[in-house]
Amino acid sequence: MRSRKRSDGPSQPPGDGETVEAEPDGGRDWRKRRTRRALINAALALLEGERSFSSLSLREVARGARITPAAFYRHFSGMEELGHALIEDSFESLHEMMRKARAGGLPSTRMIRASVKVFLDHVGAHRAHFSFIAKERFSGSTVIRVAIRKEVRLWVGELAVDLSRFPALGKFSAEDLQMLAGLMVNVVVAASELVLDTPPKDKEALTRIYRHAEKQMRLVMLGAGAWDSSRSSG
Amino acid sequence: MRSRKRSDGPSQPPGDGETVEAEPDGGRDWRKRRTRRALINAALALLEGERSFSSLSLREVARGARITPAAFYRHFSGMEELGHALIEDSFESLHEMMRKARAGGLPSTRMIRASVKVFLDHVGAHRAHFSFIAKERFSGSTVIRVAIRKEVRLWVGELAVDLSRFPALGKFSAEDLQMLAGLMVNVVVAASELVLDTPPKDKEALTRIYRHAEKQMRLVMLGAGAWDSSRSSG
DNA sequence: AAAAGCGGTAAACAAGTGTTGACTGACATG
DNA sequence: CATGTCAGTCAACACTTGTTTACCGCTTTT
Repeated sequence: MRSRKRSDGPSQPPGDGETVEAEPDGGRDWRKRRTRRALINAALALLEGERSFSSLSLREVARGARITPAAFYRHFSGMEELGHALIEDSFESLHEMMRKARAGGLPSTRMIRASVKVFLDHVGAHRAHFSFIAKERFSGSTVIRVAIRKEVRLWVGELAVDLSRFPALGKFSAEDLQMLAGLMVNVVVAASELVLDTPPKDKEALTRIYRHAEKQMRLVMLGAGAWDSSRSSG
Repeated sequence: MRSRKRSDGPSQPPGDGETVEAEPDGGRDWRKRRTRRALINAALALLEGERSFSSLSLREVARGARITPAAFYRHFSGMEELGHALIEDSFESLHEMMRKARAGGLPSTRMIRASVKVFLDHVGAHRAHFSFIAKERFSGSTVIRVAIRKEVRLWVGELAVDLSRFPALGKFSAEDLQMLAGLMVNVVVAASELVLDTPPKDKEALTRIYRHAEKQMRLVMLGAGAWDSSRSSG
């Protein structure tokens, strides 16, 4: 049915539904991908405010992309399919973030704490995508929720692998490594959600959130240093 | 038609058979409170599934309460006011639980960990309420989000006060106590959200979540034991 | 017993919704 | 050049939505 297109990278500023950057060859399929992206951006723009995806109407999104509602169906069978495209688009941003965080080399106390800043900066720079994820994490349809959950679990798993190469964590069992990674991800996710609920220009509140999260991360690592998996009998 | 308990009351105080207020006298204001509650319950029932509050329609809720849409306005000025009533109702059960958790006496390592179970049990027993809170925490309108945030912050503050009476935490500054309390609340909130996304009969998955959260809480307390606020330059 | 208060119904309103069908015109292919 | 493909418009369909108006009947009060 729908062959995978060229990986249309997520655009950054979905301010208006029709700004798209790609190599313009003016062709027909190029034009189609162009308005497809306009639809995604229009949805993200609407979602950046208070609206939730389930409250978005098909006509509204089409309007934001300067398209008639009937033309919407040339790209998606309905809103649900648009939702999937939004997930794909947003997770591309999430994966980029994960790649960025792991690029620092072997894990170390300093690097882990630095990652907090990298994550939160990335979230702040891609508000629309992460705002969508944060909202739909618990509020969306089941398929969307499980997709998001899968990605978070994957993220935790990768972090656990990274942590296993951290010599100071020798006393951790495999399960406890997952537990630790989950705790760390929790800290970052919670801080991300605070960042999303803070106006970007309120630098003071943002640095307060950053410092808060970094402290929490440090405390968690302190606890990890004192942990002994052999004592973890339920 | 999903009826909650036999009693329409949101939460009956642990008092014994002594009924002090709201005895069914069939009077007019009693009848009014009765349908008001029917509206709240109808909304909660709709919210218990995949729906989000913002996607709920006034007529839909009225229909669920077997009421004409016009009669809805006899109780609430609109959906937003219903939202506030839902928050009030939901946090009433939360406060009830917090009272229960603090009644155990002075905080101790054992009690803190036991509180995890108490809390998660409570969440599981009041799915509709906490499902609403979890969904609207990031997805709702600003006023609702702010209201929820205020309650959570209040909760963190109370926990920080309790922790300050914990002799082992002498090295914590006031700010760091908030940080620690925030971290602990994060652990419980994250676990709660997992509980809400798990079918109640899947006991195995639930106990896994419980154990996970308890471990995380223990690790946090381990970290707190090694914390030194004087080192928190930042 | 009469009057007032008030929770409820029924009907109507404009406005917005998802979806369909017929049509159009620029592009791609023969 | 001719032709078919197809992203797009336009109009109409049968809804559902929030809100207002008038009215009814039971409680409460006078």
